[in-house]
Amino acid sequence: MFFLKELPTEEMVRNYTRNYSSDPARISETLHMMRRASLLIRKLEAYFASHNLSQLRFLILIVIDREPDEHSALTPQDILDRLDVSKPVLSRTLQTMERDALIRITANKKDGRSKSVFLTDQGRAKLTAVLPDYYALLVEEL
Amino acid sequence: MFFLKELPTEEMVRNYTRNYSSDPARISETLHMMRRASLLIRKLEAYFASHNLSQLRFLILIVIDREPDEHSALTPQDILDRLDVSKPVLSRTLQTMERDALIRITANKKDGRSKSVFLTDQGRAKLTAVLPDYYALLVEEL
DNA sequence: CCATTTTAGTTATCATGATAACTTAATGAG
DNA sequence: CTCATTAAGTTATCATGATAACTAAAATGG
Repeated sequence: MFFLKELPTEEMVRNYTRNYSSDPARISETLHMMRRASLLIRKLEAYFASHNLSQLRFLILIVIDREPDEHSALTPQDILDRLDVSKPVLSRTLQTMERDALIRITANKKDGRSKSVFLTDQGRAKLTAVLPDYYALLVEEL
Repeated sequence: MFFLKELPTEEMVRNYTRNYSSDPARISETLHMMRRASLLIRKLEAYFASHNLSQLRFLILIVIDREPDEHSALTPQDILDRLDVSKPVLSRTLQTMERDALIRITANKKDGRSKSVFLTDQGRAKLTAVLPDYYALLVEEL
């Protein structure tokens, strides 16, 4: 995360970078973007935590729910293809989400190495419950 | 972190939010910003890790170095005032940074509860070594 | 001035990210 | 076919974020 409260002024960036011929205005803009994003991500994480979710849990619910067929499943590998997260993190997160009854995991008929991940009714309900305020937080910010 | 690879289209956001009368364009823009920031933060973390640093370690070096007086010190509380990070995380990070000889920590003469945190020459050198490519990463991105 | 409250920092514990090394199943080259 | 390689998940371990509960010193106020 990026949690510097007082970002350097463009002047300071110019000083720091004098010898490297870069673009202070662009650097400043990027620093502001990162600070804004970090604070928002923290707000969202707090919001998700209050619903026994996390960013990642939420995104997993989203990508499964997004599938065209009703009650369709994704494999963990499918989920990895859609989310930029490491395999072990996904593995662990799926285990705790199953424990919390947000998803159901079954063996995959076609491939003995793989699994199928389904949303439970609770998982779907959680997503519905959480979305309005999620979008509200995204808008309220700026 | 926010690591959804395919962000929802504005159309999809509109669908999700139909009943909550929010602003799909704004939501889309914020989602893109968050994804961009997350990827950049991850890149920066990898870069810092390759120098035995982290975002937080780097920012601690920065805020001490930024002080007007040469070789001046900040208290941990001063650092907390400048960074949005929790006290225990700072405490632990300062301990490992001292172990790695990036900073020196002494008792505070004026206040028995407090400490003084100084950059070591190594700490200052590390900062100098790391800054050019740090700014390069900020610019290269977009 | 002494007792209470506030402030500074630490410790313990947990969540969530990563990489490395592992198991097991599928694939594919000979 | 069979052996080597590739692919899918898991386990172990570590880093970095958080909160709660703690110790000790300073400030306050009666």
